[in-house]
Amino acid sequence: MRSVARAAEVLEALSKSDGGVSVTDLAAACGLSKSAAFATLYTLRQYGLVADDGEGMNRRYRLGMALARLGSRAQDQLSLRDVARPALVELTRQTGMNSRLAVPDEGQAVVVDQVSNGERIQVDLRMGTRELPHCTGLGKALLAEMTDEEVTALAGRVGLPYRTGHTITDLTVLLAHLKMVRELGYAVDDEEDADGIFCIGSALRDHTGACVGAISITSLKRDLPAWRYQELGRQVRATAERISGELGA
Amino acid sequence: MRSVARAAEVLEALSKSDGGVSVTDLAAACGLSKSAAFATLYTLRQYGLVADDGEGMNRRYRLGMALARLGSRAQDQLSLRDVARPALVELTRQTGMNSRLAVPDEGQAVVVDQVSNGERIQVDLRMGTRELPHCTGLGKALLAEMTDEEVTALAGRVGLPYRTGHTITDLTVLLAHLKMVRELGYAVDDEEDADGIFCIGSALRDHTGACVGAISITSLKRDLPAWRYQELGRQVRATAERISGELGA
DNA sequence: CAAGCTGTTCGGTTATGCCAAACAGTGTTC
DNA sequence: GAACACTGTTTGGCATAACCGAACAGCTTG
Repeated sequence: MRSVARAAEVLEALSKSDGGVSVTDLAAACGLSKSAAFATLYTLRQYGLVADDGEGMNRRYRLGMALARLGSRAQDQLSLRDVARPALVELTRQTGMNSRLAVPDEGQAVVVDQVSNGERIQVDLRMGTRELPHCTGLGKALLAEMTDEEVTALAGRVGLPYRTGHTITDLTVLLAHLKMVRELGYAVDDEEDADGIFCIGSALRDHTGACVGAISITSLKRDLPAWRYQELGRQVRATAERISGELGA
Repeated sequence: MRSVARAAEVLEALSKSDGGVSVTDLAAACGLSKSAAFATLYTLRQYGLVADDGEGMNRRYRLGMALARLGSRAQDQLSLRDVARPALVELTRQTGMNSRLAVPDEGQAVVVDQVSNGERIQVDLRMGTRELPHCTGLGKALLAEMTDEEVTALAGRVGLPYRTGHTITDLTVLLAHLKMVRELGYAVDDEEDADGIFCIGSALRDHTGACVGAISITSLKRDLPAWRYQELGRQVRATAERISGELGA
């Protein structure tokens, strides 16, 4: 469905630019002819998906009111929690560990959902908890989605506070660690935030690749063989990828 | 651009339904074949504009994450205030009166922008002011966009408080008055809210016809011939229609 | 005043999106 | 348990509709 695809690209292009785009620029940005770009904009305008400033000449196009409306409906329909929950339940069933869902907020990870494994002894699982970026599975999964510059800036603002003997408190070490997280697709927190607790997190992305959250499994530390850790990591990553897929990839 | 138009209709249809729609239902709702509906959904899904629950059978489609993102960008780009402001400035220039912009909030009109005419003696123009629905130009313009049932329900909740000798305090009279407002396309408040002040308001609509706000001109009451009032009303209505057009019609 | 921009319109050709019907699964029913 | 009814998905062929290039109309620039 070529023209629909191009229309979607037009919307993407419009969203990237501030304060409107001309037909000519848009055609260039999307790699299609002026007339095609014009026709696409014309149709989208009829449905309120794009708007223009009405100027006769040098008319500039923006995203339309209908998108704001559809967007708010989309958020209602597709709250991250609803999408992720079945996958979290499944992940807890597979691993026997507590699963959690978090969204990024100013560098920290805010826990917005959790599925308990039902064990008597529990780690703190209260909703709304804010996890530190540099020493938790969720936090590191989110950090790994940022560039080194962004991580450095964030560390400059909030520091890398000491939590346990395993906490990474050196920026250079952290950056190297995040590089590995990116390669593996999951982040391991081995008693870095609290003694006796370990955790594996992986990031959630929407179809553009932008990070929208992270999931993790958490449990009291047990002595497991190395290959078992890797298997758990792969499971978390696979679940994260599945959720990401359902977010529209 | 037929397929783009249909894609827009698909999105509209998806937004209307809660909790997802099947391909078959969607095809019926939009009046196109199953295969066309499927192809459209498939393309939109690639761009994250729609999402599905991943079930093999009885798969249900919803609005996607990308729409939420685009929608928030749209709100940034197209805040009502920015669109309306130039028109308000022009309206004040044309009429010599104070222009105001309001959005509906629980039946009341909340003033979100104003352009003063620079006169020494001024009516209250503070931003964020809440105007009563039944006795102000802004309020009545918004009321006229509601059905009689909705107006009746609202009046039942908040009543029709007395303000001046001209205030409409009877529901039947108000409904008849609103009928006239709908025909004219603008609402006149002739000293109904405060003695010595009159006001003309008109509603703003987006491309679907849904009411998103209202504009008005306000001034100290002067003795003007009847035809002059009508001319002012037409000017306000025309300005409102122009703004509505720029909102994506 | 013409040259260089805009946004918009117009034909002609091609490919693309449409429909209808067939296919492949799942749940239901007798 | 097998035929059925119902999903979502795939395919083929035809006609339309969407692309491009070029020409047009306004406006600012040199």
